Amino acid sequence: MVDPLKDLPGYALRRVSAREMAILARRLGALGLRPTEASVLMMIAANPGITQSEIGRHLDIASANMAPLIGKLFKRNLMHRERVDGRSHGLTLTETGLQLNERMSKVVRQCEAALVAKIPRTHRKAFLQALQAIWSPEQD
Amino acid sequence: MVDPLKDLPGYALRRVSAREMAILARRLGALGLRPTEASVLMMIAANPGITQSEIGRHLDIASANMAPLIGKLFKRNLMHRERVDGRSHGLTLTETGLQLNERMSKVVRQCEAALVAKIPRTHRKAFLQALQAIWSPEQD
DNA sequence: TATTGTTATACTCTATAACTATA
DNA sequence: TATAGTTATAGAGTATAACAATA
Repeated sequence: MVDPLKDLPGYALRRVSAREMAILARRLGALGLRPTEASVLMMIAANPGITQSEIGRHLDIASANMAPLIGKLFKRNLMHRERVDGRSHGLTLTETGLQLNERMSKVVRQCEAALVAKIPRTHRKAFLQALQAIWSPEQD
Repeated sequence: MVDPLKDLPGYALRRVSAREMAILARRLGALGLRPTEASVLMMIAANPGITQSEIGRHLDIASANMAPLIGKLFKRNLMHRERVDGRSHGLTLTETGLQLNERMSKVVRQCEAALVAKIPRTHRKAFLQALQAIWSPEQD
């Protein structure tokens, strides 16, 4: 069978990303978290008092999608909100949130390590730099 | 702001893939196609007579999702089906399908070229090889 | 028994529009 | 006017379960 997609880097990028995400999603599922929720928890853990809109801008999540996402984590008592001004609340993880963040971060690190381990040692640095290069320009 | 995700290759992979897919989706939208549909058309164009299940296995699309996908393309008269056995049909592009495939392939090649152009020349080969290395193992 | 194709359904992520309240 | 947050809704991709027809 002829495979016209095999040598398209963009297609390979898509397939590889989808599979790694599926692996991460399954592992995080054991903690009741989805990848997006995990990334939000990590942002709050690293930046106590950060607002919903700041997280959204940084992770490129639309504010309309941040609302239910934060709401769900809030209901699980993973964070508390403190009024910053009339419009926004600063978010900080609760003790429960911090504990979950620890366990979740461990899972994330394991998945990341497994990913890197698949790359031939000599190509790792170039791979990461290439990703950063594609990522950086906020164009298009 | 502290960014705990910046140095995670898996996260970078996800973000980069999402953006490149969004760019491709927008460009293909002008042709009334979505990325998944385009990949299916390319598979049929390169392998006339291929069956739905063969495409699904190759592109990792579940058969339950192939059905409506193929049905939609069929209704647009982009392909015709010829009975292979009682269960499956061989798919071949119509003249309309071939013409659309030509225009679509041009868009895909342009997007792929734009992606590669973002990668520092010295890292391109390693990047592609790394992607193939991550991709190859069908393991978890 | 296994495979092909199908329908129905649900979940995740994303996208847009419209709205309130605040700056 | 612009920003923060919310609600409702829709689309795309993916996933599972169940089924009929065929091998």
